[in-house]
Amino acid sequence: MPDSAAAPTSQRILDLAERLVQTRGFNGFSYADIAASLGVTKASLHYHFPAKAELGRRLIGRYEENFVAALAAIERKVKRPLEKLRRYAAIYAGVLAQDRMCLCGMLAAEYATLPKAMQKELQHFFDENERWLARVLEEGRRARELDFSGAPREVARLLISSLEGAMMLARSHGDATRFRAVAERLMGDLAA
Amino acid sequence: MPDSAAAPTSQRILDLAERLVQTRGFNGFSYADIAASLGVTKASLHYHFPAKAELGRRLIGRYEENFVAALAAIERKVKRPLEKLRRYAAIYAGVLAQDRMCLCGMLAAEYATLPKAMQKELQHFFDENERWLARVLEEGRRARELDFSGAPREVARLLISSLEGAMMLARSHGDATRFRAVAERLMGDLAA
DNA sequence: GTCTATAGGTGGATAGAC
DNA sequence: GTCTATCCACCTATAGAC
Repeated sequence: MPDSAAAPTSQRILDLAERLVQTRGFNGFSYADIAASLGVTKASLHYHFPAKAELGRRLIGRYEENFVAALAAIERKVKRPLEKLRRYAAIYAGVLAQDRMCLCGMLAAEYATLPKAMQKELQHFFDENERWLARVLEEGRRARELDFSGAPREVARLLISSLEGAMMLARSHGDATRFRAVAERLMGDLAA
Repeated sequence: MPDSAAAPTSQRILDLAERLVQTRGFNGFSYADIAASLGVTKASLHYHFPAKAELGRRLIGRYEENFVAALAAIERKVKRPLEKLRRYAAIYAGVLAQDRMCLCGMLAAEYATLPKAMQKELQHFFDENERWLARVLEEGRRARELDFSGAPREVARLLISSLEGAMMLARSHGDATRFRAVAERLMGDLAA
């Protein structure tokens, strides 16, 4: 999903806003920033997204759609549970490689300041991630390819927490290798 | 360190600003917020902290001092490495119990928007944490009380990432038990 | 769909009286 | 050390012409 210059304005707005949230946070950019970058006026942005809260809500929705599609692609291409987990971590690594934080991880930090509608969408994103991971974990344990104690849902939460946290710290240290090291250690700990 | 109403103004400012950063982020509060809560004017705040960047720098410095003191207290009270790690995680749990995020974890998310001076102080905080954890891990492995592969410094980074991430997600789900579950799992994975 | 113009508010910050 | 008063830049958002 590159920000093609020929794309409809509403999509160019979303693409740019997405990057801004991922790098600076929802409270770290303004309509003026987007307008200047796209060469349009603020008023024009308000035509497409009347309120910033609405823009934020749509950003989460689109991000989640793309994420779900990526998870489905993993399911199609890969059979082994451990490899599915590696690909899951690779999604995060790909985002970090663009010097971005996970959109929803960033928003989780700003949670208390977000409009209610955005808070709700955020929860949904993480729930979806948890459910997918828990299913893969369960499947892997059954197949004796993965080994862990306790509920799959709890391991799923550990994975999400650790990957999001590692992404955040790798970004602030300007050192993506930190993320990879954490991700590989997590996967290694799960291999049977 | 409760925000005693009788404390000097500069300390009351720091106490309140700290809580605001931990709950709303550095870009999520203003001098006006503090002024209103303390019953003073914005001009008075600027007397104590001429610029917000300076206030932010001092916040990190004080937070780090307190953190270092807490780590020293652990060393005094506890001998077993695994128990030291548990107490380390308990510091995080204590912060979360006040419905706050780790000050520096919050700032790490906002990293790209922070003044350079704050960015530097932030790195120092995490480096200090890493060094302390790495030493405890090394000590524990030598004593055969802890078991892990690879460099202690890398495990230290995993612990910090995971605890910060778990804190962030627990807060946005309004569910502190999520944090405890992650913390206990991390400790369990390290026990020999 | 995009523009000009502007409203109404808040941001951080300063001057100068007390 | 705290106040009043004020500056100016920026914020989100709207009205109305093209």
